[in-house]
Order: sequence, then C-alpha cells, then structure tokens
Amino acid sequence: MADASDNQHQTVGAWAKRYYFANRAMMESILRPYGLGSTQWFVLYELVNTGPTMQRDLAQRLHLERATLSGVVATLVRKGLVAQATGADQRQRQLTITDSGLALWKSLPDPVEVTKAIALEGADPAEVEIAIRVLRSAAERVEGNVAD
Amino acid sequence: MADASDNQHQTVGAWAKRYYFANRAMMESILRPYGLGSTQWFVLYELVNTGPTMQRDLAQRLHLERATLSGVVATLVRKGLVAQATGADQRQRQLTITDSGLALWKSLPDPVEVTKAIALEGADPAEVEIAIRVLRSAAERVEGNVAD
DNA sequence: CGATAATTGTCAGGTAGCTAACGAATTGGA
DNA sequence: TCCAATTCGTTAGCTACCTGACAATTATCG
Repeated sequence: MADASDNQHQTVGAWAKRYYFANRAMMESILRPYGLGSTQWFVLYELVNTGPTMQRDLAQRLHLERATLSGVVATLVRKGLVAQATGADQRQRQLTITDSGLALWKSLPDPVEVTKAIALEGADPAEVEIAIRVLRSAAERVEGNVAD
Repeated sequence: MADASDNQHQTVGAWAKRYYFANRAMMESILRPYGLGSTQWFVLYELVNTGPTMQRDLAQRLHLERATLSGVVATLVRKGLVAQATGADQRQRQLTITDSGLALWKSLPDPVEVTKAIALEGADPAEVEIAIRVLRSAAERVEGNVAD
C-alpha cells in the first residue's frame, strides 16, 4: 500500500536494490558484534582463501574501484587484521591477513550462507537459476553501456 | 575470468548487488549533466506525480529512513528545486516542487526507462517476471528476519 | 638514454544508505 | 489538566560506493 505509487517502477532494478540492501543489512547485523562491515568481510574472505594478494588484483576480483578498496584496506590495517607490504614493484601493495586477523576469521559465522539460507528458503531452485541469469545478463548489458 | 574465485558467492545476492550498482551508475551518468543524483530524481518524481507530500509519507514510499531523506531533501532545498514548509502540525514538513524544480524536471530524460530498456533488451518477459518474484520474496523474507 | 606514457595507491569531495540520540511538538491517559 | 509517551525532523558518525586529480614509480619507445 505504501507502494501504490511505485507501480511505475516495479522493475527488476527496484527489487534488486531492495534485496541488496536487505541482504547487506542482515550481513552487517551478523558482523556488527565483531566490528566488521560486509565489504571488510569479503576482503578477509579473499585473503583467507587465496592467500597474499596484490591490492590491484583484489579490487578486480571484488569489483571495487582502487580508491574504494584503498579505504577499506586502510581500515583493516588500522584494526591490525591485514598487513600491507611493498615488494619489488614499489607502486604495488601486497595484502596478507595477520595472525590476529586469522584468529578473528576463525571465530566468525559465514554471513553469506546465513543470509542466503533465509532469503531462498523454500524457493524453487529452477526459478533461482532463472533469476540469476536475468540479473547477470542485465548487469552485463548495463555495465557494457556505461563504458560509453 | 576475474570472477574465478567468486564461484562460492555466485548467488542471487551477488548479482543483485552488481545489477544495482550498474543500474545506479547508468542513472547517475544520465543525470550528472543536470547535477542530480538518482535518489534526488526519485524524490522529484514523487513530488511531480503525487503533488505536495509530507516528508514522513515520502520516506515510506521510497523505502528510506527519515534521516536519509532528511539529507536528500536538504540538498534539493539548497539547490532551490524543492520547498519545505511547516503546516498545522509543526513537527511535520510538507514538500513541494518549486517552479525552478519543475522547469528542470521537464528538461530531464527518464533515467529509469532508459536504463531498463538497455538492461532488459531481448529478455524473455516471463523470465523477467520470475526474477522479480524471486527477488521480492527474498527481499521480504530477509527484511522480516532483520527485525529480530 | 631520456622524455613521455601508463600504472598504482591515496586523497578530496560527492551520493546514498544506516543507527543512535536529541529537541520540539503533539497525543493520550490517569 | 498535566505528565508521560509518541512522532517527526535533524544532527552526528559510520559503511560503502563513486569520480577526478595527484605523486611516485615503472614501462616504452624514439
């Protein structure tokens, strides 16, 4: 009812947005007791599962701009969870999870799994597949067009 | 290719996020020449199509927190596009689009339509329907759970 | 070799969200 | 009637994105 006038914008985009924010809110409510944000969690996830990584590569994998990741990393370094080292190429920074970061990681629930379980409980897997296909093709088409 | 390690998180949520940001980037690239952000556009849209509106009601319709809308409205007022008036109940603010706001509005393309056309070009309408259903039910389920 | 081009990370400044806390105004109940 | 509870908007402070500009470094090519 509050949505009566939303009918014009009853689009995939509108619901994608709403699901994204619901998802993120849930993840952050899970992570808040540990003092982590959702993107910070994804960074730790990558470092744990891929090992030491160049900051540049990490940005690509997480689909973040260099500048965005720079801020997230700075936060994690300040918290002592991640170490940022300079190697041969002095422009680049190599990221490694610290001991204290790993200790925190081991005590963490997986917020992606928890949220996914709630979101898709009882959903038809075939329909979920279709939803992913539609979203992916829409995302890729729009991404390709912004480049202009 | 950059997504090789994303397989673990090849979820509806991951693609919803990616589509949301692509969508928003496209909308903002369309609106940038006019000095507007996407949420600012939605506020103007509501004021144009619904007429003068209480700030409180607008927040509900746009699914924004009072605090968030407060900032967006402050920006629009500063730009002279929206007027914020106090009425009988002196706690509430009534929002109205100004003449200069309306003039700007009339010169604007509809970024939602433009983006949607690109995103869903050639997509199967039945599959789009399914995607919306999946997203809506997922969003509502997660929203219901965060309330805990 | 040496000047120009490209890469990398950071900073500055902007948009879009959130929660928590507060002041002012209104409502409700004892 | 009057005090307590509620409502509404704002502010402050946080996360998470972006673009544009910059310094430092490394690559490239004439």
